Amino acid sequence: MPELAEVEYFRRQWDIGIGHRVLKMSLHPRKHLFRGTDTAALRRSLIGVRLLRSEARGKRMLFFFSDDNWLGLHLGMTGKLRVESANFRPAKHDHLVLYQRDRALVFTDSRQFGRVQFHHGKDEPVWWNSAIPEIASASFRRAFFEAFLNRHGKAPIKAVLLMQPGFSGIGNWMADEILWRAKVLPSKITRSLSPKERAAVFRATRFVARESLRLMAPDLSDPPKNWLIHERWRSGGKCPRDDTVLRRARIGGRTTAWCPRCQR
DNA sequence: ACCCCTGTTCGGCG
DNA sequence: CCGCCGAACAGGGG
Repeated sequence: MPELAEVEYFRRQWDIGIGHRVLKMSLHPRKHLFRGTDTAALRRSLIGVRLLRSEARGKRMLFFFSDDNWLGLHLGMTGKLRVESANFRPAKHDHLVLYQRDRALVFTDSRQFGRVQFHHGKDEPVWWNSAIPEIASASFRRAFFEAFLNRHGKAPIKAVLLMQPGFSGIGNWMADEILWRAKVLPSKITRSLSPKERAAVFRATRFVARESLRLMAPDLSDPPKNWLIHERWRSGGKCPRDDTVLRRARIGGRTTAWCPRCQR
């Protein structure tokens, strides 16, 4: 599931555990999810400390605990965060469970393309630190956008929208939504977009990011009825603007849907 | 059985 | 060295 707004939704699920200590923990160190992570240190350090706050940047999340402990989570393709009761027993794909007195904070990820990272220290972890602007914030500026497009001029615009260092939090359906709103063909080589098309992509990027956050992050509710997402997987799905049957192809390594009439 | 998948990383190639 | 592309990762679902 997880793109920008869904990540924000899942991050908030653990808010109820803020201010409370972790009493015990369940995890399976050999799982792909923990690749490159010192799970022994994670276990040793997190038990007994308090969850203090969390933050999301694009598709990444950081949970900050007392005594300088930092937990980074990425949901990959199938990750989810939720809360269960304190006597919860983990099922097959509940790979990380933090038990507090009154609840269990659960990270589930069947496919394990997600990731768990851990850091202990005064300063925030290097893997968290970044100058990448959040798209829904004022720091996502036109100059940054233009420079990023220039740097990736040879790739199709769809592939560029999926690059997290430039479009933090954008995933496959949001990229299609953006290009549909901007009326730009996903396979168009970025260098060949006109200034007007670039401006339209910039505006649509901010619009889709802000609107999906506003509407979906509180409760994972559906995007507005007239968005492309509702049509993109249905065979025979139609353009919400002009009813043209959508086309589909693999672009930027991902299945892409677009309207052949309004996107050129 | 076979093909699909809202993500990231890495090796090969130009 | 840079940047683009396809494959691989692991598992469930149609």
